[in-house]
Amino acid sequence: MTTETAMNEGDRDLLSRLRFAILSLDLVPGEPVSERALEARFAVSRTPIREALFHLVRDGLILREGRSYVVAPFDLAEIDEIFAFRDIVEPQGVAMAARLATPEQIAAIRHSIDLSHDEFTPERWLEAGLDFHVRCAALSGNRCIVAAMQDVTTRTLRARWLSFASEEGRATTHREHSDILDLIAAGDGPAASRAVLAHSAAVREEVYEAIQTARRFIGRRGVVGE
Amino acid sequence: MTTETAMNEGDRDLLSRLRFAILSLDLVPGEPVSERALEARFAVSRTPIREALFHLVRDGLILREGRSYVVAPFDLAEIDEIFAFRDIVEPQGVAMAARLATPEQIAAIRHSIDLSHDEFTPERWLEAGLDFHVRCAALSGNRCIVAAMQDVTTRTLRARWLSFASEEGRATTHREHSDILDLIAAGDGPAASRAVLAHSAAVREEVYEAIQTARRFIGRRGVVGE
DNA sequence: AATGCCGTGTTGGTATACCAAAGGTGAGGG
DNA sequence: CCCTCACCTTTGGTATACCAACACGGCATT
Repeated sequence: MTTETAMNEGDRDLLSRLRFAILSLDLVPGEPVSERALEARFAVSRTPIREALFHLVRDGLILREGRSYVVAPFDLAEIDEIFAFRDIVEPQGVAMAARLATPEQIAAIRHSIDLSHDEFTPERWLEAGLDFHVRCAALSGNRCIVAAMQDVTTRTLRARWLSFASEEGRATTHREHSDILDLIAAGDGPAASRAVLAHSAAVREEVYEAIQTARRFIGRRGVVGE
Repeated sequence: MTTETAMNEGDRDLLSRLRFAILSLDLVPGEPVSERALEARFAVSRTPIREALFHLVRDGLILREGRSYVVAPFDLAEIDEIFAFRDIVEPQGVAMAARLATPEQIAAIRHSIDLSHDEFTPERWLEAGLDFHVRCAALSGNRCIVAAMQDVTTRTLRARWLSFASEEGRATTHREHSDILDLIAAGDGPAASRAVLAHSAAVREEVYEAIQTARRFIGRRGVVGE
């Protein structure tokens, strides 16, 4: 018997399945994992397992300790650092975006966030919420900024997953995203930067609360830092 | 017969060997590579080859095109983006470093750059020159900044490798590094930030010249962007 | 009873065999 | 002469077998 969700998991690729198992806390933060256990669990051979693990290590969801693998614990200090870093990069990114973005690009992003807000599913909402920041960063035309934002968003992925907000919270997020988009569209870089900083602070708050709430569900090993 | 350098290359690990083959233009920018060719060339099986390729893709030295691998061409546009990104992150990094660094940490870095300057070998100089920026970033205490600087420096690795400067250029670099360190040690964040920006601009110039010079050695496929 | 040593099992690391798909090449027809 | 189609080679993707190192546990010795 597997502990996966009811949906047919064979449809997605291994990396997504493994990631989902971590995000849903099916693989416990702080616990060791072995290639062979995963091989058995996901019914694929070690080669693709290794590849997926490599990606997950890169994304910070899996840690390497010596030769063995550990599901990354929630690291409060790391989250602070992530948000501090984000607050350096993203304002610059949207400022550049405000100079460069075309109405079509803006419209495409707006359509995407509206869609995910109107037809809500947790997966879709999460994906779109993270995608928003990456796509805004992409408007800067700088691939490094995009990569950095991608990294930042994936590293907060799990915390956001266990947070995902109330109806009210979602509405707030959607409005903040929409406002940022307006300011970019208006070409007002400084205001867009400020809006991004404010939004980031709000999200950080949410993430912190979510982890504090989840603290009792996951063992002592599941949260480190601070 | 291999085309490797005379030194015994079996001593280093595969990733380093492969990276060196790319940096030394032994693997031509823009040319396709295959796992099996590398397997034969380096006398290891495809499994570690795949792993090394994965790292190199991550570092931007190898590109994936469809299912196949290509040695990344020099991308002038990407280099612009890298330096633009660096100019966002590094000044903030050293400003934070100026607030946090201890004299011991400063001394350790100073010792390192002095050493590489006094006992010059190309490899050592290159490694130390890149390491300097990463170690300064580390003084910020923010792992994201460190990771970003690491990424930035590895992505300019090849261009710097084919540049590596005249005796005079090296002296200049060493002095600039030393100055930055002084300013961090003095706790003068704003000045350190300015010094970093100036240094970055100088390095960018060097890198550009190096690529223009190398342009005729590498085929049309070897340089893209702009 | 405590401790040190040896054996066994589990782990990641590597080599290799097999597969399916993509691309190139040559032969045959228009 | 050119275009097309089929076949074959080469490629990355996957499964698996083997190896060496490490860890744990039990047994013997002090």
